[in-house]
Amino acid sequence: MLKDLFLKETENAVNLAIKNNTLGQMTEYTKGSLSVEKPKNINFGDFAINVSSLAKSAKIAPPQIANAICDNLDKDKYGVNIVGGFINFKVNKEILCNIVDEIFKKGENYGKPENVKTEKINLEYVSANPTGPFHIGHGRWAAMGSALANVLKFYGHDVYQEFYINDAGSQIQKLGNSLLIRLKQEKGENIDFPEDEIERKNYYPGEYLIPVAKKFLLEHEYTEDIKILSDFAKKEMERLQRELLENFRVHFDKFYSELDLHTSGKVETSYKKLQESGKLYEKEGAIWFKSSEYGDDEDRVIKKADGSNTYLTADIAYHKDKMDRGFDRLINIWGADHHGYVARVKASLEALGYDSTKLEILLGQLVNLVINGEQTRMGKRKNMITLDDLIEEVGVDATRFWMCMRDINNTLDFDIELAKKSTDENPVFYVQYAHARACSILRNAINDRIDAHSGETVKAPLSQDEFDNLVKNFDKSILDDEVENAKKLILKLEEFKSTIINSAENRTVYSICRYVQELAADFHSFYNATRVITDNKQSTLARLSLVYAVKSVIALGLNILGVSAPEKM
RNA sequence: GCGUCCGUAGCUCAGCUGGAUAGAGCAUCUGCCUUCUAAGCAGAGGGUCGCGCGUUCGAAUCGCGCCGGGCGUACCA
Repeated sequence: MLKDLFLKETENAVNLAIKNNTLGQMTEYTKGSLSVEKPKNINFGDFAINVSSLAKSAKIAPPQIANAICDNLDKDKYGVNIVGGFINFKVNKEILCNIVDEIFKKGENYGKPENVKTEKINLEYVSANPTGPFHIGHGRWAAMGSALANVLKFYGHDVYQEFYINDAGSQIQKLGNSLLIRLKQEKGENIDFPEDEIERKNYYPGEYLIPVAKKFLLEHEYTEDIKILSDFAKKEMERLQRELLENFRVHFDKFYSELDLHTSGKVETSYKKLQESGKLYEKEGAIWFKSSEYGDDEDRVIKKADGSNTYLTADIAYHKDKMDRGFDRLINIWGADHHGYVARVKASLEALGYDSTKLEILLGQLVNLVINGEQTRMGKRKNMITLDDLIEEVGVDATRFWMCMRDINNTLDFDIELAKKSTDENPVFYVQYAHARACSILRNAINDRIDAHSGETVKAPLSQDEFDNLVKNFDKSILDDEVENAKKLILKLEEFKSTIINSAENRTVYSICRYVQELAADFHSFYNATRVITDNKQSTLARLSLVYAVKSVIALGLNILGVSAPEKM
């Protein structure tokens, strides 16, 4: 990366200065005390390093430090100038040409970091109950999770995506009970869900089970056997969920069934292991886990007084199983409403002898739907908007982009009206438009076209062969006279590399959304200032190569986000 | 009460491990289509970085305490 280049050069210069005794009382440079940033004022340079942080150990004023360091730098090569405690660098033509060259040479691998430590990662997200349709919040985890998986893979990690199905426990019973009511209604019986709020909690009164009831009656004899009914409803819900996920471009390597965890005996095994660890005890008829010994606020029940397991019991077995499968790291995306579970799951892993720091839990804040400028709470109301509804309304691209756009720590306002708009108010379209615009220019380069205003046929400046040759045998020397004019744009293309690294290392998908918006902005700006296809063939070729590079990098970014990069709009 | 996330321009948000006059998009105002997509561009105005104290040469950024909001606080999942 460009930043690293300047950092390394400066660090070498610092070490030399120390050796020459020109850095005051400084006797040793500790790596990491200098960092590269962007100058506030573009006239200073393209990159800057602030040396004020060395003032403490050197015991001399920052400008003096900067001067001493600069004595050991190739000032001409790097366009070095000093302002106060800042050493500013200017990139030269050669560097700029190399950036574009790298994009051509590496193609789809441009931006893939080298020499980074990669891990075998299990990424678990969505993990909804198979008891109903996804809500908007699931959409956020689905979009962010799959985009995170993409960026982690691009970084070089080995990522295994997993969806934990909560298909055991009392909610499945509830599902069966609810289907029975719908069945009876289908048969004309005058029956409904209880009005009483507490009793109503034993049912899923949403209308989504009506079509399930119809389907059941088409395929099966009427029955009141709750086991059969809940099984049927569960399978149907799972089928619909998976269909939606595929449609939403979310692909899991495994759907892990909680039920399997029970039938395979894994829940029992992990329970016994916990017991052996001596961290279980009985109180008031229930079995408790001493999670408070590992930083949890209080101990947790693991087996209820009636002998049944709690949700946690299976979850412990699940996480133990993930550990046993040999992953270097487990990443979970959970809704913020589950944050209370973090401490207890980590506690259980510690008690079972695992390193709980391998488990990273990303807590996502919830989504507010904004309709006509008004926030609506997502609740289990009758007229609740499901993820299906949302995607149908605004489309997969816009939904995915909006869901990824904000830091996971922030609540997300999803403005339906805005996301639907095909105008500059909508960042998704802004970025896609930049891509389409670039594609359009590339098309015009090799196709004769009819001028919209004069109506005359304009001959294509390049043949297909010439264009193919430009891409396949890219020669960076054609850029020599063009790169200064496109400096901002080219430096932005270079930033893709650090964006990927930051995004993957900090698990921040939104930084890719931001990057792609910034790149689009710089491209639109370039487009307006610089005519690409002109009578000058040399400059046309050079500028086309820039357009091609931009198109490629926007596509790379959008691809990671799971958003399409249209060639025409 | 306790835990946790958040509080930066009218609105939605960036601001990386503290550093040069606090940034972007939308909205508002002013310009730009005889030329490759104006779904675009150029420019302008707009901020006590919730409040206070502390650490520091230096704080939107770190610590503590308030204030305001979201979420959680089950032998539910």
